[in-house]
Amino acid sequence: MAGGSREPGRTVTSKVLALLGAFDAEHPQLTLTELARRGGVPLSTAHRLVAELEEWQALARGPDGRLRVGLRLWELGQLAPGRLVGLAHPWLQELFGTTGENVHLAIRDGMEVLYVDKVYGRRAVPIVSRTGGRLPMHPTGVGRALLAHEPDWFVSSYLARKLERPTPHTITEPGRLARELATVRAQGYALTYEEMTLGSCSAAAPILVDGRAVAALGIVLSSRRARELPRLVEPLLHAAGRIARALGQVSPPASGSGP
Amino acid sequence: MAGGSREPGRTVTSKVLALLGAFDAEHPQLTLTELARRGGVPLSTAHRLVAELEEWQALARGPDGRLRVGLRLWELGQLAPGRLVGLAHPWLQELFGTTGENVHLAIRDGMEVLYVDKVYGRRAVPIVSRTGGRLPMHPTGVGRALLAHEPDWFVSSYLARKLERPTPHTITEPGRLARELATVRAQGYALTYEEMTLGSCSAAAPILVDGRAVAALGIVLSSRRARELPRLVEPLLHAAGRIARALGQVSPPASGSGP
DNA sequence: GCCCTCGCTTCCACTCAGTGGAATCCTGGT
DNA sequence: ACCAGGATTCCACTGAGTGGAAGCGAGGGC
Repeated sequence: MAGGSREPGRTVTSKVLALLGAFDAEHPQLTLTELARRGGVPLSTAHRLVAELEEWQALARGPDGRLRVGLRLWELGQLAPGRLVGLAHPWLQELFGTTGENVHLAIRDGMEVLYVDKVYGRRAVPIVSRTGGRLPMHPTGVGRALLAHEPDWFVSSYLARKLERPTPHTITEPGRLARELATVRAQGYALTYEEMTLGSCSAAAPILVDGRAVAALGIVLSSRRARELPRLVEPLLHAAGRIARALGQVSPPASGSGP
Repeated sequence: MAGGSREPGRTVTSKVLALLGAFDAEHPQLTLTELARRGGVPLSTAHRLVAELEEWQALARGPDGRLRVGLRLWELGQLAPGRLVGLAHPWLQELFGTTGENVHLAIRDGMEVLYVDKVYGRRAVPIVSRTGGRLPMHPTGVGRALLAHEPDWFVSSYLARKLERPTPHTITEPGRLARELATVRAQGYALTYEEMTLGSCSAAAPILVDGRAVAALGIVLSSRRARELPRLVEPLLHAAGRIARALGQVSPPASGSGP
């Protein structure tokens, strides 16, 4: 920008965004120096920009003086959700009520699943998912359910990449995975056993609107209780169906625009 | 800034933030022109900045081409919550489970309450609160509970202003309100009847950590069923107490840093 | 006590990124 | 065909933004 910029062509906005982007699940709070380094912004520049962001409450300082995402940004984020979460939540709630298990809702974003809502009680098992968190598609129930309903070209390009293998039980062989997806498509739901996290298994169903999987509803429980999974499939499918129906009503179909 | 800026002293960052700030609950989606106008930014400048924000997914376009808050910003916002929501949620869930009523959690921000979490089922009554929404303190249960535990100087300056009056039942006379707050402090919870919305009433309890009300837990129901309110106070207080205890454990006290 | 490290804050002369009014291009309504 | 409203594109001017360097301050080792 103006001034003796060493890296011409870099816009102010890009720096602001780089600073914001420096925060993630593993780094929810940072010192100014860390923030500047992670954002690739010179310290003095970061200092100036951060001051402005802080004033607006886009960023805030924790009790220890470290920087974290501010309230105002959280508030702003709450405006993003489209109809999906609002319509689906009561059904997640109901499913939680009848099963007592961790229930969550996810959408696809790029080649990952993004968890957009979650209902959990006190006996919450290991944190497998987090609202706002991302996980790969193939080892998760919801991811599998979504992937099964993507067009062929998408699935092929998904399988063509090197697939992560978070546990020894994760299926990564393209052939086997493809067969698995066919099963999911045929039976209407996906089951996974310790493919993402040792100690937990899941069932998930796609939410189909006009044949497109706009989201997936999933239920997770401790793998010690894996035998109970099949019992949960019926209520799961029921809830997924009701959400799909609710989304199908009124106005332009769901649209991937927001959670 | 650089160039023929008509309004010297305005930073790029301030413009970016003004654009983001143009979105609110009443205006969750805007055309570029509206956005520019609301943000007080010249159209051509807004056009350029928005393009960059859109690329980063800070903003996104709905199916109709209008702009809305983007996924990335929502995701970022999810990093803001401190320990409060995570620790409290299971208890909201439990309270919802035992009562079946709308339950929500709010903190104070400035002179308003900010709703940071909410659990509701299918028979959700009129939308009194919204996660990420703000309401005045005096006519809401949670607001009343929080206000009652603020220091005197804060309460005085709160009462000194002209108080909104969303319904005919809203108490706005400073004297009466002050007495009401004393009662709340004495009995440990607040009750309101149709003070914020006609047709609904609420009970709320502060979450006290080291004598400071860091948040408030509230329950809302249709005023037709107002007689059931007293029955709900005990479980409400129980849940609030458990949340307070959970927050009291470990490390620096709650801190107002985030929801 | 002294020195060193590491992070934060302030300073300032240079300059190109950012500016915004105006012209142009769409799009949809009549 | 014409018009209105919004979205794009253009471009010459210039002060906002830049970032290296120096100063400050808290903690920790010796």
